[in-house]
Amino acid sequence: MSTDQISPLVADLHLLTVLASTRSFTEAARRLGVSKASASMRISELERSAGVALVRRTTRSVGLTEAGQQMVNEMQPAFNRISDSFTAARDLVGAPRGLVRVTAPVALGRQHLAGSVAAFLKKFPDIHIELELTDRFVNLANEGFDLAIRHTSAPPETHVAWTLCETRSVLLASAAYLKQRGTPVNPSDLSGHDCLLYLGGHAGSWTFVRQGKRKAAERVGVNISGTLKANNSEVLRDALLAGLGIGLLPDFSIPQVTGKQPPLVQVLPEWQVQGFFGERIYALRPWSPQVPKAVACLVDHLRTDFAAGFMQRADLQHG
Amino acid sequence: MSTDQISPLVADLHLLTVLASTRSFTEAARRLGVSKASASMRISELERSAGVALVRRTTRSVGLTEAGQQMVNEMQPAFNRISDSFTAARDLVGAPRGLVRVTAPVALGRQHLAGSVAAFLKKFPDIHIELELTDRFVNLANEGFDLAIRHTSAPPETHVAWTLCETRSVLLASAAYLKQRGTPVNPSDLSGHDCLLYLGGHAGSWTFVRQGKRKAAERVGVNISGTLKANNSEVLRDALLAGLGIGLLPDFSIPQVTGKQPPLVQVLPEWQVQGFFGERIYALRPWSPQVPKAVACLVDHLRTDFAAGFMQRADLQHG
DNA sequence: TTACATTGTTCACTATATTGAACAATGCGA
DNA sequence: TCGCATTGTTCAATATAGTGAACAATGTAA
Repeated sequence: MSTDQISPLVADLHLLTVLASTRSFTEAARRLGVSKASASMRISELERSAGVALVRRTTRSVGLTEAGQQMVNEMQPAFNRISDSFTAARDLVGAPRGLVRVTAPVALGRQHLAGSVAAFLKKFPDIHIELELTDRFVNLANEGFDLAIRHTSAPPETHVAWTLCETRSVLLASAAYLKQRGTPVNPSDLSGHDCLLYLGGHAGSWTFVRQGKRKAAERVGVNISGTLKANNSEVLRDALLAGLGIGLLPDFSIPQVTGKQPPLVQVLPEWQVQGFFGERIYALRPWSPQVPKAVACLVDHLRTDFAAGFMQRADLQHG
Repeated sequence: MSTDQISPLVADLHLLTVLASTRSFTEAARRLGVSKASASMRISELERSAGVALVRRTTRSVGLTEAGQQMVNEMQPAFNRISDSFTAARDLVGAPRGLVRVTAPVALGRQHLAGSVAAFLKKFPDIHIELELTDRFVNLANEGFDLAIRHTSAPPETHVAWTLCETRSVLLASAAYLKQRGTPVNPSDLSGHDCLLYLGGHAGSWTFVRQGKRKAAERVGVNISGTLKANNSEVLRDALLAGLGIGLLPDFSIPQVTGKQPPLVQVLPEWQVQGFFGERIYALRPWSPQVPKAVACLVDHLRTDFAAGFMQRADLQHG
């Protein structure tokens, strides 16, 4: 049949594809910017038009019927293509514009992204940004994100990744703690200290590397223990500030130097800790034939901002 | 970007593709079943959202800008796929349903299609049919037709064709005319007669073929002339009935036998006229991965109806 | 288990989009 | 060349779709 007949339904068909991703009327409605009441009624109307049950509802969870799943599988690439074509045409002229939905880790987002994004929005008033902070690794395509900021050692192969900046993990403690418990001079000294652990990493041991004056690098593994484990780097930072122990922080999470004496001191400064918190901050985006101009602009801005903004990372007192 | 943002626009984008086919707001609106006012405002809104001029308007004619044309080129297959997917899902269950838009020649449509379609609609109450009669050869895909009935010698290669029935062209005249002017016994006798010509065919000469008793077929070309030329077979039929001369009619256009003496008499019955009015009636549809059930049902119905309905073609008096 | 939080649906109300007629612009034919 | 028919746009009136709160159903956590 000609495509004419689906014209009043095509928006509802797109809603169905989003519903297939979210498996939730509430979330699908939120992503499309309509009320869940509207989403519910439109899907019902679509099923009436199709004469087939497309969605299996159990009042609490949503699944697709076989017919619905097949429709979505065939229509999803088509809608992607339509969307790409539209944004491509829009990007041909004028200033970059449009909505960019970004997901980022909570701590990184609050400490650096928020300010950088605010500055960006002033430069490009026609770009709107939705910044969702979560430490969950969301599926970009399924959940409708255009960009993800990730702090990890290796970006997933299925996405396109820009490197925003390199990061290091730094061993820190408060001056007060060190004064009370003593300052370690060798990695092995850590076994007598309270160490703050990041949940989810390879907790229990840290591997230290020292680039010696001579050729061979020195490598020492240390088993550690402590009173606090957390999966949030801000909690760890606060614990460090409170003098609860010695802990690793990614360099971008180190509290800024204030007017007074910096409260945190680097421990074992000539040693590096391996494979922690990843080595880089990436900007990831789901694959598409071409990068929307708004996304490209945002990434450009973040790259320069992150590269410049971390210059002060070294500004801490060596213990 | 994610497809979420185009959701409120996707119906308008589809309207744009239809507008690209029709090159007319009025026609595009008619095909989509909305007012031209709505079509105009929606396209304007789409251009505002895109920030690009998509349509070049000259108040009287409509063309696409480069950006608009590129968008349509990329989106058209996507919408086709969406449409196919939807009708396929719908066809999986239940009785055939949906709208089938059919174009057919005026005469053939009035004389045979109308009645057959009426009977079909009674059998399948969930199928709606739009029957547009025109002698213009419309572009099925561009003008949004699902089926075309054509009377031609060779269907275009770009479409899928079913053969509905074979046809012959028969040389006829009214009994009154023959009584007054005499009955030709050889093709060459026609040069002294008034012959009614179909405009657009290879007017000016007819080629007669007679399958002789012996092996070789006899072939005679005759130059003809007459007082009336028309591009409508019904006009020719009426002229024949009025006794204006001798003319060719496709067999399905021969007036039905009534209670009284048949008004038209076949002339030179043992001769066939070559290559006129085509040899078959075809049902054509634009290519698509699968045939919608409603279209398949209609074609089935027409095939049986046309095969059966023409049995009475031979019912005319031989001169 | 029981209580709670969250989901999808419903319904009266509201806002948005659609409509049809009027109008100016324009291509076509005489 | 001029008139006519038809096109696309505009605007007030209208109908359609959307909204948000209330509700029943259901998965989850204590």
